[in-house]
Amino acid sequence: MANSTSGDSVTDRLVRVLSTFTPTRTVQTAAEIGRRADLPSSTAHRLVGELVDSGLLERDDDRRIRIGVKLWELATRSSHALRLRQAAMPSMERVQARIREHTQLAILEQDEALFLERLSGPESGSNVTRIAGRLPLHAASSGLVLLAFGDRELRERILAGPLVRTAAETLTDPAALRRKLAEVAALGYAVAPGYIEAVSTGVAVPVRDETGTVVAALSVVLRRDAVIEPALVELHRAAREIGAALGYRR
Amino acid sequence: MANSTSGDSVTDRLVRVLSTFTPTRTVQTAAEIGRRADLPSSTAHRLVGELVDSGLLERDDDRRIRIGVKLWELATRSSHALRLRQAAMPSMERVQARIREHTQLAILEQDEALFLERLSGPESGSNVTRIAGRLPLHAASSGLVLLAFGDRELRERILAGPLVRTAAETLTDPAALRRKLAEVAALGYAVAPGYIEAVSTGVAVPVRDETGTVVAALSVVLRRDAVIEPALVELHRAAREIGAALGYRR
DNA sequence: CAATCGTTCTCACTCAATGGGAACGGGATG
DNA sequence: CATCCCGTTCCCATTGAGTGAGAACGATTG
Repeated sequence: MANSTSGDSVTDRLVRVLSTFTPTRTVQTAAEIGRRADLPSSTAHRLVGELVDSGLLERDDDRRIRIGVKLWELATRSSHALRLRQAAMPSMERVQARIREHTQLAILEQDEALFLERLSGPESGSNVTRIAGRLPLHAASSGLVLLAFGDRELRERILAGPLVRTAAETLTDPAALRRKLAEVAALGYAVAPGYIEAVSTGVAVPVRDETGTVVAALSVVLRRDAVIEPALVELHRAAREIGAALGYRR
Repeated sequence: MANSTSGDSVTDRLVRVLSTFTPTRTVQTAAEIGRRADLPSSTAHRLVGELVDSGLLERDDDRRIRIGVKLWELATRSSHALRLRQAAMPSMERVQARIREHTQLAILEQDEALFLERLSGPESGSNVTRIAGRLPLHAASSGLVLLAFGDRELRERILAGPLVRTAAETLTDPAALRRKLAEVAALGYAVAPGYIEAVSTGVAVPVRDETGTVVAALSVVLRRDAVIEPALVELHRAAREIGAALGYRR
């Protein structure tokens, strides 16, 4: 912008401001936002002020900043992801009722797995994922499915990039990951024992739309010692249902 | 911005761009957005392009623009409204199961009633509201509740401003509206027969948080000839439950 | 084949955005 | 009570980022 030393556009900066909010950090001061978005204090305060005026952000009684309702309102116009979620909910509820463990729906978003929904019951075990949370593709069972059935380009990009270790058993060796992906593609589902947390195993299957394209991954998080077959049966059935439900709406 | 003839900030313009999306218009061309946001074509194309790059907007195969998933992701960080919705869901589901008509949760947003959730069944009658949709405060039963239990300042502002007629029986006379609001405040609930649609009656009750402040309105849309008492009982009970659920989380 | 519409690119102009700094106030610490 | 720290607000000279008219291209339509 005019006189900016950093050379980024106003849009960039506004997005950076919004992106300082994370699933765990939902309220912050304007100064914090400025530091995290790497903006001079006065600029940050001004931008935050403008966003508050517009309703995209909100300021509560103690002057701290939150994401505004208007943003939620706009997001609900986002047909695509929400239609998928809507179509998936009934099937997901059945899976959750039968298996009684965390049931999750994830899509590919900017080279990560983005979780659209997660249903849990009181008996469900440990789980780090959250709604609107992200996990690296190579580390989660859902991610493995999205990777294995995604396009080659994406696969190579991930295999080339750094493979972060999230737990002791995460696959961080490109060759090993490549073999694993081939296995997932061949079997039609992914099992990720201890990739994220030592105590649990993720099981994921692809969800296809009417054209056969994989649009999402449906997964459950089982205890490490559980048998996966019953879950697999349920997941596959649910995935087929969701695909059918998607077809109707076109 | 530099050289702008209109004298609005970049933030304003970006918000205007985003605001061209409505519940019924979820995909549009960049040119359309420009026209609706009142921006010169080239500027609109540039801004839209930047928003697409940032992920807030998305461009599909035929180059048309949609709200991006990133916006949904950010919105989910918006604790406030979603916590309310979360707390309300179980109770709302029970109301919907018993009364078998549209059950809705609305909050006050920029002088309008914003609907956070709406549960409907196959037998439910006609209804114009949508999730993330808005209605004028004076025209919907939820709005009447939010007005009657909101602060004086808001009430006077609405009474002073233009009162749009949405149906034959909408209250558009300030004096009549004032009387109606007094009645709502005295009774503790609002009944709006034919204010929105001639065939239906809205019934709404206030939802209070642990401090007693009215934070939302819970409503059902009945057929015009239905008796309202059973619905009222359910609504009041649900509202109390929601208030209690809100308390736990603080 | 002409007309319309969406989109992309260019480019000279200029004023809105910028950010360093000063000042205020509240809260914590010694 | 004084001092320090931090978030916030306000001011203002500087300047380059944003702007928008217009040209050009391609796709669609009649």
